Amino acid sequence: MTPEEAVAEQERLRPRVVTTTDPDLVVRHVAGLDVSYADDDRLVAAAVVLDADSLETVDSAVVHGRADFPYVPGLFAFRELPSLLDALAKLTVPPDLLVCDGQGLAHPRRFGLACHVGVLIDLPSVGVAKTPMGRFDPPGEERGAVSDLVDDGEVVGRALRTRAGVKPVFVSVGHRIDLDRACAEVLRLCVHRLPETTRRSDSLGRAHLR
DNA sequence: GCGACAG
DNA sequence: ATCTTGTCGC
Repeated sequence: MTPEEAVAEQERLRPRVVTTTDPDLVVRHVAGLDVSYADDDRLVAAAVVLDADSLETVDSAVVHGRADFPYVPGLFAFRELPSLLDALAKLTVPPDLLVCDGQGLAHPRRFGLACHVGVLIDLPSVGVAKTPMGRFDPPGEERGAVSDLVDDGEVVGRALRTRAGVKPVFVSVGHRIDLDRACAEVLRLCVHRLPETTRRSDSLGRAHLR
């Protein structure tokens, strides 16, 4: 897969993204996805499913893989997607929502990792990134405060203060969810700055690197 | 030409 | 992503 082919693939799949929420969507189980890297090209993809109300871990899976594709901003999904899909396939508890470590629509072609994963497995998904792909005014200092994340004149996501006084996270729609709901779901997963889904999949993957 | 650029 | 100690604050 060349970078040119990867871009073409994004543009082919982009029209499949759905930015509305099914009125009947009930989020009980949320899966967090993350990938950890070794010094060489080895990697570990981890998926952890939490009960959205209690935040207890109810399922998890790890997959050892290799980084085929280089890290290229805008083509991030092509590096992590194959292993993430493998990890998702190993889950026993089917998630109602996916939380990805990266952008959704807040992407140069409006098709970040969260959109890509969501479309491929046809499940609601949101992207939660630690750094923005776009401009934003600082949200209020209180937990839950938000501001628009803007790229190329479009609102592509939101800066969300998940904890008072800490740097916000950047939430964008992945698939089959709207931005308001995406922010609400992310906020309820947050005890610390990052959602528990991200923290647990990150630590699980890291632990399996050895 | 220069800066920006998820993890 | 990863390399990495102490330190400030609740």
